[in-house]
Amino acid sequence: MSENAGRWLRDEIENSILSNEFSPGERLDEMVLATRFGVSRTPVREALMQLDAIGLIEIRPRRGAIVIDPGPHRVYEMFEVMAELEGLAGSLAARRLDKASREAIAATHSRCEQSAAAGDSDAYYYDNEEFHKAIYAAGRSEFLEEQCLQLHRRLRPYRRLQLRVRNRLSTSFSEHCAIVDAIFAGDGDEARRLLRTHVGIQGERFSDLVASMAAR
Amino acid sequence: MSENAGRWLRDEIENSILSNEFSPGERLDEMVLATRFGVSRTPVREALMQLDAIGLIEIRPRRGAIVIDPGPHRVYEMFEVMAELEGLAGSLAARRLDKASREAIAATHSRCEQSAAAGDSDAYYYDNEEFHKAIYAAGRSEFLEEQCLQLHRRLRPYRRLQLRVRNRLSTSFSEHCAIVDAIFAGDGDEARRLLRTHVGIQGERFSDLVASMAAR
DNA sequence: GTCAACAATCGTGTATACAAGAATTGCGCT
DNA sequence: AGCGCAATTCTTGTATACACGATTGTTGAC
Repeated sequence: MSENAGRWLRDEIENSILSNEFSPGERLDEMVLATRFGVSRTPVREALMQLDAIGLIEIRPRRGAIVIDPGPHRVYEMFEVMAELEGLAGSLAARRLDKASREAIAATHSRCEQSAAAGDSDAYYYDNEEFHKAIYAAGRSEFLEEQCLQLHRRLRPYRRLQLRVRNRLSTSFSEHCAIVDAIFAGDGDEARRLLRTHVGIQGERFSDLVASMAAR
Repeated sequence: MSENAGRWLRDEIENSILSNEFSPGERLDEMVLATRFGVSRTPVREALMQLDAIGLIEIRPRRGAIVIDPGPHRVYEMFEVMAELEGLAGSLAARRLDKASREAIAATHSRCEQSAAAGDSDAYYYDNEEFHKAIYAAGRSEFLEEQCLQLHRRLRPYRRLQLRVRNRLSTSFSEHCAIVDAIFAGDGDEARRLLRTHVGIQGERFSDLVASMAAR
């Protein structure tokens, strides 16, 4: 447990929400959470306030906290913003690429190649995440990196769903290749464009996501 | 006072920070805030946790909360992201513009024209804000709109500083004109491009900002 | 039988008390 | 006199108690 019960609880509850242990719309009872995690209501409340500020739950005055249910349309909007931010990160990365970032991108990219070749979608899910994080970091904008990481966390479950779609794994990897090429070539505009379409969920990719969401 | 002391305090303290009543780096003593606002420490702590989640303050475990000091470089990074988000909002607005949004943009735009003509930089500051908010709303993406509003709030003090720079007021308004034209013409790419450069603080605009920040 | 009003219960919002870790100050030592 | 260590004090972190509003269940009337 972290040195601070409030922070620890925030992460704990956040993970429970993102891993769908608490269903969207579910009411989070402070007392239940408190006994479950073996603390008093005070740190639980602090954790809930933070999750509310992040946007994962909604606290209705005097009526408790409920897990926010981002419907397909809202998830689409979130991916739309994510695509924009990643595009910016990519374009900055292409312009500012240094040796360390280049190696980080190359390393995570080759790990993606391996898990894609093995058809291991769980491994690819993880490696893909590291690949994108490497790009965020390569942009050399701390604020942008933080924003990307935060939004990435919220979209993580849906990114995972997406990978289960047929052929998505190999398609994703070939898109990665083009992205890496553009960044390494210093072509910021191209990197931006490629990342936007890679991350965005236009057309059938959106239908796939909706289908996956409905399937749960 | 809002029905909820925690929310109320959050807004209250947030305003105090943004209006520079609490200086960056300053330590926020829970007991002092509690007595000042006539409440106990509990709601104060809840407000502080939320401000920490938003990124306005930093709570160091067992060492209290301090107001975050975004140096010029970080402010630049924040404007960079803001420019990207506003660009997206503008491009969506151009594509999805409906009657109500069109009227809202036209109305706020003409109010900007009046205050710009009058050389009233305080009035322009307010009208300009409404103009940009009209564009966020016209994008018809609730999530994007929320993100834009949140970042806008954090950058508000700096936007104000910028307007004090010589000629900035009329330059800003003529940029607005071009933006409105692009959006009304349905030219999403152009609206995006114009908004990016309008909001971003490249080159001398950045130096101006740094100078203004240092002047305080 | 259904609807409405009232009462009881449950859960949140706030205050206060207590515990534990940092900061600070004073004392002793070199 | 300066530095280091220790004790005290101050502040944060957590628990608990109390108050108020919301929800729900029951009873009575139409």
